[in-house]
Amino acid sequence: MVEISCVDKIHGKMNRLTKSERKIAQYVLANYEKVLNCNITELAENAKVSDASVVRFCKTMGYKGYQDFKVNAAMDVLPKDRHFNPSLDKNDDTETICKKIFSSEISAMNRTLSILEMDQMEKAAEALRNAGKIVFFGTGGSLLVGKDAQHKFMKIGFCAFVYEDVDMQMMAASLLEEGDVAFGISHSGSNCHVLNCIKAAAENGATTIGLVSQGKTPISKQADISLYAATEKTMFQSESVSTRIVQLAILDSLLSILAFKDYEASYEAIQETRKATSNNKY
Amino acid sequence: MVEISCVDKIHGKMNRLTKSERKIAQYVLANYEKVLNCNITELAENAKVSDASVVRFCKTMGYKGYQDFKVNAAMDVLPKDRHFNPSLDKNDDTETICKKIFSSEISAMNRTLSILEMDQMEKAAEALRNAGKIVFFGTGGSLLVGKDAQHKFMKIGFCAFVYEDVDMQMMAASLLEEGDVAFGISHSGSNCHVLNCIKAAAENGATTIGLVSQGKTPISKQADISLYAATEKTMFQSESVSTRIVQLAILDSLLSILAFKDYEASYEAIQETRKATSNNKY
DNA sequence: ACACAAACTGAAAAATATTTTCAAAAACAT
DNA sequence: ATGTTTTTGAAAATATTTTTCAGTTTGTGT
Repeated sequence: MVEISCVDKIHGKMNRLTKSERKIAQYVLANYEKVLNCNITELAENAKVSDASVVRFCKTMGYKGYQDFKVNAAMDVLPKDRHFNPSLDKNDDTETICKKIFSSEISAMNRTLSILEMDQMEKAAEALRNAGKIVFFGTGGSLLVGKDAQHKFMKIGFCAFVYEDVDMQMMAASLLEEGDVAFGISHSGSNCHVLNCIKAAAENGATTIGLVSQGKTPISKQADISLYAATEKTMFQSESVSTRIVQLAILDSLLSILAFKDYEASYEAIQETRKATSNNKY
Repeated sequence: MVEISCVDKIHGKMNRLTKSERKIAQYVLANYEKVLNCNITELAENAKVSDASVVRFCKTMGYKGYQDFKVNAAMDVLPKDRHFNPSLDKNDDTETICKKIFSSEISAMNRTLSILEMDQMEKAAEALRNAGKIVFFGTGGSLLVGKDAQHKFMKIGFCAFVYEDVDMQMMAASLLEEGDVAFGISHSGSNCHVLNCIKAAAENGATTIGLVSQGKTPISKQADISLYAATEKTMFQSESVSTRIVQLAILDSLLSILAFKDYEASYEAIQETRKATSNNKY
């Protein structure tokens, strides 16, 4: 079911409208949110037409009547607010910058969820759950995602590994065996260190999982299981600031799936690991 | 302007509602989209109360009347699936778990944005911009946030430092001077290592910034500038999985503010640092 | 347990809002 | 210019929402 937004409907029919219907259309587009607080008479007055014309307008637009129109118009409001151009502008003030950054990241999260392939998530969870060893591979920002994953996996009792040094990563990959999992993370999907590690792991019979942000990439082609993160271009039209966050969200989800497959054990592990760091508290 | 979503309002007031108001609340939450196509009488019938009670319910929720309620309710609709209870349940399937995790994190992002104090952000940005040295402090998960921040700050040409070892962190803190910035990160706001570092830095005249997730905490009390992240409880009602993501979003925003204060320089720095890692590509 | 007060609720009345009807006005074709 | 079609707004008809008010329930103090 493809829902056409109210604004799009109005624009689409604009040139087939009668004179007074067009007055209404223009007023509505120009005062979108204000209209939501108007009753039919107020809207008619503001648009300088009669109540009857407003009703006709609503029906022309395909709604049952004025109320139906208003409810449907309201449903477009938030996305509209969110659809503002998220690219930063030199003149943006602090608040605007923050809103844009948060919006972009939220948008990236939503789009990631919509493209997330559940069968791949399930396969990944199953592989991780039964894994002998789990090793994360990545460099730069993706290394940090790997470290975060390791941290969280440990919290629920999984022994995961991650190495900073690319040589160490390669060595670790070469020591993996059947039943182990190599988890490669790369925004571009074409980081050669990660790719080599994944390849080495695969040669040794380990299951490989790739987490990338772009479509078909060397890493996603090579990996047994592929997960994709959606991104938003913002800063300088450059590599997204949102990548990290979306990748973390995917790993959080994976983690939760795992935790809930072995609820009791995970619960205990969380309690244990929390106790272990609790004397850090002031 | 803090916009509270209609669903949140209902949840928030749920236990202060009268019996028939609660009936309505429950019906509305359970049949959210359906309600938008109901007039007041239909809703009253479905919820098994009188029309009058529905009006009272709308007013209790802070709306002018039924129409106002419906329009505002409609405004929440498109971010679909945001309305279900985000706590995970043993019987949730993979897709549901993913949706819940993403929703919780998005919700945490939204709430963080709404509580973010812009004057603190500006002060933080100004301090960082003029800083001689910038050092991030944190342990466990927060250390990773610090590392991520360091990584991103370097990308736009800022020299930031972060140390894994708590002794090193303490040493670094003791070497800070006036004009430097100590940036402490701690979910609980009471990590003693971070607190000690912040204190030491302050004693030496450095500006201190605290990024925490809970209200007034030892760290936020000590720090010159405090930033707060909202969180969502999900997994095992335990420490939130969303913390990391929200903290990153705050740092992304801070980074963007900085980048846009010195647009040209940042742009160049990004190009330079990107070139530096580009031969990693396959 | 009982009496009283306060709060809550629904039926019906009152107030509003929406939709339809219909005749006049405008636009259009011939 | 004239007749036809379409569009329009005023007013009537209908539907919806809100308020009022009296009966009922709930809670409190004795």
